[in-house]
Amino acid sequence: MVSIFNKISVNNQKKLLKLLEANTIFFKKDSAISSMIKGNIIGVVIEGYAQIIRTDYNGNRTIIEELEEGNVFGSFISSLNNNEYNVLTKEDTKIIFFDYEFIINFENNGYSYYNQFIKNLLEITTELIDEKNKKIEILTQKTIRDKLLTYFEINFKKTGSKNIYLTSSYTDLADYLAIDRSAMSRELKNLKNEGFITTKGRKITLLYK
Amino acid sequence: MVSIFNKISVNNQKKLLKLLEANTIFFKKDSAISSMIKGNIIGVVIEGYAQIIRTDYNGNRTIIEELEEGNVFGSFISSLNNNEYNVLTKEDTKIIFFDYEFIINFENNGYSYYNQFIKNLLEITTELIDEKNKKIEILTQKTIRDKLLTYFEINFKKTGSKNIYLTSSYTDLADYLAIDRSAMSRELKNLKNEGFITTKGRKITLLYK
DNA sequence: TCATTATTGTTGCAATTGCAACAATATACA
DNA sequence: TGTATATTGTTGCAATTGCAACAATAATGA
Repeated sequence: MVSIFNKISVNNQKKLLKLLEANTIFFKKDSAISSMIKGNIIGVVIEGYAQIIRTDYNGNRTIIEELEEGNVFGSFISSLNNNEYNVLTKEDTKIIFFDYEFIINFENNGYSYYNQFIKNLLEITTELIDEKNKKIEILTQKTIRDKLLTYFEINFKKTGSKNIYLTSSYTDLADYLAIDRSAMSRELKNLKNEGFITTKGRKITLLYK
Repeated sequence: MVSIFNKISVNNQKKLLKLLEANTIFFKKDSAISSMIKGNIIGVVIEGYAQIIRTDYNGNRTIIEELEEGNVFGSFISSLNNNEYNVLTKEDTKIIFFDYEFIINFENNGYSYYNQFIKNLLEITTELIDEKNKKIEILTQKTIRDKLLTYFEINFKKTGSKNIYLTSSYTDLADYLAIDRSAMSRELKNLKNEGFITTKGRKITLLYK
């Protein structure tokens, strides 16, 4: 995965952050960083792990995105009425914040590392689109079984392994796939009974690969 | 919406296309342009209208993305097994193709319009992420009613109008929302009966706004 | 214009799902 | 270590949905 600092020397990284008036902030585990999101910002996760979570008017919790090291998120989180978006850290997390407008409207006077930074951002956002497409691939499946199998397929393609280690709980997986937890549990049982998978704690093994 | 040629003079636009070895291709209405998608490409719709369509092993058709003027698509279309992706033109359509790797790895020797182009692409991909998020917002709704209402909400926010004019048919809308057409039809009827909306042909009017 | 094709509306029914409620485990932390 | 908390497993049941089949209407093109 491309880093925002790809092909930029450590020295220039520092200059860049100053030039673009970036803010580096540390968050403790289990803190909400939504308060930081004012205007059009871009956050880059340097260390740690966080989740973008939507809670709708029914109280339904959906994990919109998982943020690992190197991931980028931003105020491209469209917030509709009746919905609340939160970014929650699940570990101690270090994030660099940029002002999107500032970055885009910055008049470059020959800082090659600025151009490289923009290029890196382009690569990262392109990857993010790929992630979003995969998520859409899952969500457009009609049945829970097909959602699970698509999720497995994507994981298998990504890691090349028959084993899937959940980043977090089954509860979270259900929230990520936007399905009812107990219904997912039921379907996982069916998949086990039919010999498609086995599970051991938070490890799922695909038997049909 | 930002164009790939934003802040680039017509003269430099031509130079840019040559520099990046871009191909401009015209497609007739109702043609499949998938054949063009080899390797890691980026396509920019200059004129016309097209749809990215997935057909799964059940024969289910899903409209993944609608491509209007200025929109960008690419091989960030993750293709899993058992699924077929196609880009189909619904009108005569003009598309410029770029080689993504070529663009990214291009060593710039002082062409300022190249930097501007990369910046424009960044803005466009950022917007695309927003679109994807909105689609995910819809798809993560549990009921057909909530999917429709979320779709309405997004449209309303975008246009500021109570009237929604479908770009294409109700059949396509169902395929876009990834729901069964007849079930959607049933739910639209319910929404009408309960006074939430009225419809007249392909115009939907929101009465609760 | 007329005939063919595509879209839309409708409905019964079976399958799937969400929901609720609770038991069984596992995990966290005082 | 023990207790409170979180996660997982399970199930009945009602609600929602997809599917199929067909009629009605609209759009298309020869």
